[in-house]
This record gives sequence, C-alpha cells and structure tokens, in this order.
Amino acid sequence: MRPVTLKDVALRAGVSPKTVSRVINGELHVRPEVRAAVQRIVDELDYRPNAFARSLSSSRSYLLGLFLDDPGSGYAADLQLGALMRCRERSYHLVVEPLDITAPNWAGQIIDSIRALRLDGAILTPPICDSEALLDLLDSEGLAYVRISPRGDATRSGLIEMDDRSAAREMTEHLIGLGHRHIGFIKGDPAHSVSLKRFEGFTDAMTAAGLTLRPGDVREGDFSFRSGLRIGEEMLGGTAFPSAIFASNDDMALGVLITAMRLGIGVPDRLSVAGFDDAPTSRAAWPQITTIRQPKGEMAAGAVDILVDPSYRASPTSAHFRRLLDYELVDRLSTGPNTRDGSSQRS
Amino acid sequence: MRPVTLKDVALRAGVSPKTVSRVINGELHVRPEVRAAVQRIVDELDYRPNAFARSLSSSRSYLLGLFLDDPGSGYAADLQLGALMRCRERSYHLVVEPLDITAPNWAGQIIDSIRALRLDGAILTPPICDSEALLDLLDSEGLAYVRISPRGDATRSGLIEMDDRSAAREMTEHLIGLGHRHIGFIKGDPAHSVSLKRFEGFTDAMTAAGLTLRPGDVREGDFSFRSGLRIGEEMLGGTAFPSAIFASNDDMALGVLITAMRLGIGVPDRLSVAGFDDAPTSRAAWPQITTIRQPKGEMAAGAVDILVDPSYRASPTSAHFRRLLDYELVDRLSTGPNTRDGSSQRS
DNA sequence: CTGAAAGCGCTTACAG
DNA sequence: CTGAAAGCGCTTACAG
Repeated sequence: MRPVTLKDVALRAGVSPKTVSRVINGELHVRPEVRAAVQRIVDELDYRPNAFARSLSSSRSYLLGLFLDDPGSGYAADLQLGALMRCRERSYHLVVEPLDITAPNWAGQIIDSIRALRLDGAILTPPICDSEALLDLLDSEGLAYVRISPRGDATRSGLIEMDDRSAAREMTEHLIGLGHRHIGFIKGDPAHSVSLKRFEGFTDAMTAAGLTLRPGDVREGDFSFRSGLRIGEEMLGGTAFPSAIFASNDDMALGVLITAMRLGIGVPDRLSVAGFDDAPTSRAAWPQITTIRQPKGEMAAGAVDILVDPSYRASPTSAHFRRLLDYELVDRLSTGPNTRDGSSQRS
Repeated sequence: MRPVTLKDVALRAGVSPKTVSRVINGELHVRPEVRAAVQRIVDELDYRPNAFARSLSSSRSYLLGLFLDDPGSGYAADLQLGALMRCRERSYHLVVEPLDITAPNWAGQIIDSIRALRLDGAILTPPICDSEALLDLLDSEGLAYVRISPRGDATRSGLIEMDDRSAAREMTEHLIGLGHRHIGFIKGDPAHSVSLKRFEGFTDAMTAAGLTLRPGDVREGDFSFRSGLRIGEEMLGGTAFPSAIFASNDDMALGVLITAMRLGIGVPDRLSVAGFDDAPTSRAAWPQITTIRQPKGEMAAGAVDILVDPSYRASPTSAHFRRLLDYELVDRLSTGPNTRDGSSQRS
C-alpha cells in the first residue's frame, strides 16, 4: 500500500523520472507517443504527485491563503466559497487564516503560516487589506497578494473591486426617483474603506438633486445588525423621521426594518429601507430588502486567477491585474414611492 | 534573503542538525544548556521549520481537512470557525474542501486532495459523514477522520454529536407547557440524519403528552428558508391552523414567521414559532425566534482535538473519542402562551 | 526531445 | 545525551 511515486511510473514506462515529471506537468518537448505511454501508466497506477515533494524542490506550494479579519461573517463566507471553487478548478488548495491585526502578536502568527506553508499567494480582504504594516510584512516575506476592495489610493498590488461609490449613488438616485426628499443614511464601520465610498456616493446623489441633510440624518454604525437596531431607534423615535433610510449594508438595513415594524411604522408605506450587499438576510426579511448585489464570489475567484497567473509576480501593478467588477441594484419590496407629504422634508 | 534552515541554526549553534531538530520538536534527551543555546539561535535567526520538508520526511502534514457539503451555509461557517481557531492553537492548518458526493467524479477529487496534501485527518460533516462510500474511501486511503453528528448507528470512527432527539423533545415540551395542544412540525432534509432525530424528539413529547397529530400537521422541508416559506403558506392558508409550529431549523422557522406576518397572523399572539440551531437569522428576525443552541464551534474544535490526539489512530472507536455536547433551549419572543381556545385542537 | 546528477530541508533509523 | 548517514519524492539546472 506504499503510495505510487514518480519513480514507479518511470520504471514501468521505461523512461526517466524527469520525463514523467514533464508529462504530469504538461511541459512541452515530449514526443507524443512517449507522452501517451507515460500517461497510460499514470492512469493505470492512479499516480498522484506528492505535493510536499514538489513544493520542497520547486518552492511552489500550490497553496493560497485567504486572510480574513472576521471569518464568521456572511461576507467572508461568500468570498471563501468563490475562492474555493476557483482554486479547485486550478488545482490549488485554499488555506483559510483568521487574522486579527489588533492582536498583540499578529505578525508572528502570520509569519508562521507564510513560512511554514510557503504560500504561493494571499488574498487580502477588508479591512486588513488596508494595513500598511501587513503589506510591508508580506512584501518583506516575498509573498504575492491581491487585495479585495482596498482603499482608493492603493497602488501596491493587484486588486479586485467594485465601484461602491457609484453603486451607492445609484441607490440614492433610485430613492430620489421614488419621490423621497428626506433620506437618512447609516454609515458602515469606518475601519472599512468601503464605508467612506458608499457615503460619498450617497452625498453625490443628494447634492446633485439639490437635497440637503439635517443633523441626525447621517449616523455611523459598524455594519452589525445590532447597530442597525440601535440607530433605527434613534432615527425613528422622533416624529419627523426620514421617508427613506439607506443603510450601508443589509444587516443594518434589517435592524432598521425590524425597528420600524416594532414601532408600527409600515414598510414601505411610511418608510422605505434600502441596504447594500445582497446578503442572505436581505432576502430572508419581510418585506425583502432592496439592495446592491455585490459579486463577492466572483471577486474572490478573480483574486485567485490573478495570483495563479505566472506573470503576476513580475508586474503586480499592471492594469491587467486591477479589476473592476459590476454591481447590480436589486429592487425589492422594502422600498416604494414616497406617500408622505413633502411639508417638512426640506431644511 | 534565503530562508533560514535547520542547518544554518546547527552551524551557528555548533551542534548537529539532528540536535536542532530535537529542540524544535520538543523531544527529550537534550541537555538543558544545549537546548537553551539552540533555542537562543532559533530566536535570534527567527527560524521557522519548512513544513514541506518536515512532511516529506515524516509523512505528517500538520494539515487537517474540513469536508463540507455546502460550504456556503451558516452551519458550515460556524463549524469552520471553531475548527480554524482550534487548529491555530495546535499549530495545525485547515484546508477546506467542498465535497459534492452526488457529483460524478467526487471520489477522484477527494483522492487528489488526500494524496497531494497528505492530510493528517479529516472532519466530516452532515450529510456526507453518513456516506458509506466516502468512509470506505477514506479507510482505504488510510486517512483518519472524525464525524460530526453522524447517524445514530455509527461506530466506524470518533464522533462529536449533540442529543438532537432530546433537544427536540424539550422544545416540544416547552410549547406544550405554554398550553399548545395543536402543534405543527416541519421536518428537515431527509438526507441529514438529524432530521429524523428531531422529528422523533417531537413525537416523543407529543405521545407522552397524549397529543395526536392530524394529517398535514407534519410536513417535510429541506432546511431552506424557501421551504419554510412554502410550507408556512400551506399550513397557515386554511382556518384551523396549529397554534404553534416547530420547524427543524431556524431558516425554515423564519420562513414560517414571515409568512405569518404577511398573512396578518400575529406572532406569538396567534401563532408561536420555534426553530432549531440558534442561527444568526433567529436573532435578526422580529420577533426573535425561540430555538435550540447547538454548540457548532465547540463541536468542530472537539473534532480537531480528537484528530490531533496521537492515540486516536490506534483506537478510533474508543469511548473517549465519542463525545456528546450539551445544547440549550433559548427562549425568545416568537413563542408564547396559547391564547386561542382549545375547541378544535384535538382530532 | 531525453536523461544523469544534485539538491530542496527536514526526519528516520541506527550507532555510539 | 548526541551525531553521521541515508532517504522522503519531487524539480532544477545542465548536458547531450
């Protein structure tokens, strides 16, 4: 029951180990008939190359790391799924590494993983993808990385992003198009760069429409359901609350939605609620939440593609490795026409 | 910038490579002063052993596989998080492998991973942990595995489980204690062994209380939110619907809850709804759903502990490696006293 | 197009 | 308690 090795195949096929190596790696310069003969023995013996031996001699690991700040989140789960599937297609494997850059020894932990596993590349997610210290560390370790949705001024690596600003603008325009004039906004966790982008998109549209904001119309959450609940209470507690609230993600939008129901404020009759992400919760809510679909799986898959591209290490900042993916506004039942009169909507 | 190797440390410390190896692996039989001296050099050079070289010569990989049927589910995410954290504590790494045993070439895929990565062990989750074909395959590959919540008659490996039957009985008793006599039940996906256990717990309690079921009181879902929605409509569409519905998981309970709201049936005033899992959705709903907390993270962490235990391979079926974890009934606002009269509750 | 040699960085026996 | 030798299963130069 000793596993079959390269040598076994070579012996049986009557060629050198090197030739077998060429065949299994799909290298050129092997006579077709030799290639076919070797391949037959490989199939017959059900030979699988030992990844460790391969890694040891080639210093490639066929392992990609997915570094996650919050591995329990739905966002992380979606990214991971996309990365996982693409890795499989490309014969890579994915190692998931939780990384808390606020912990005292975060650097030591990550160095352990990098050196021990000899990762071929890493996918960096928000908000850790914006840590200069982390990028410096990876650079000094010589580890290639691709960032997902990094801060706008980022030019240090390949990246995959979505135009969060434009998406938020579009959602705001959608609400304005429904007749809403007094629109509240809930910002996300300021540690995430998308929080600012989404807010900017919101103000872009408000300004363009000549609408002004009153104190209390913009509040800061942290992307959690709980913060949506709290802010919902703050915003809806008084009398002159907005006719629409746009939350920077679905979890917070859900918090607002539930608070509205609890307070007997009909959605979308008296209040429209919009979110961002197209998280499962946005569909599980009632009414279902109007949101922006973010192609999270594709983003992660794209990151894998870039890392696996042999030319990436040579020119990581090439435009070819900076990809912008499309979003989509998903219009559902939590938003509707403004039916409340416009009397006190303007400041 | 060549990485520091064992040899470098040995040279610098003036000892043989083998001695350094002993020190970094915490083996006995090294003089304390030698050990200290070597350790100093290790720290000084910030040496990290190359996992591939180690694996190649020792045939251990320090890699554990988490085999997941549905990597996108919240259940999978919770398990993974628990496994990830425990792996880190134990200096192992986790490789997540999606595995669809209904796909044509599932066996080939998984063999690739096992042989290429030389996994030290695997964690098997429902429902794939009940596939005889998979277990046979792993046995023939010599890969140690631990199963999470396998079918009750399972004696082929270590396992971690929860008493689903007793938990479902307790929840049913809770509803009966609230005065409910006409209770509906929604079964889970029959491919998952817990579905049957939960249903048995339900009937245990109903029988013990002398309550009978009418046609249509028990329906079969598939654990999805969508199936909860559909079954909710079926059950609540008529006039004499139950005063309480117990769904086999939270996603389906949420589907029922939302259907009730849509139909204007107050929860918990006119209908109590109970779930199972303590999924995030159960807390994000309004009213929050009464459910059973399942220690998913702990279950996965326990599986890691077992796989890492050196004595596991020798006696995988020892009682020590069959662990039963506690659950907890979480009483929230979706359940309340039965306020509807008992006129037509009995058949 | 094909192969013989050396080496990747560890650990496993085996000595002493 | 410590070390010299061999080997894990591949790939990388280098020849031819």
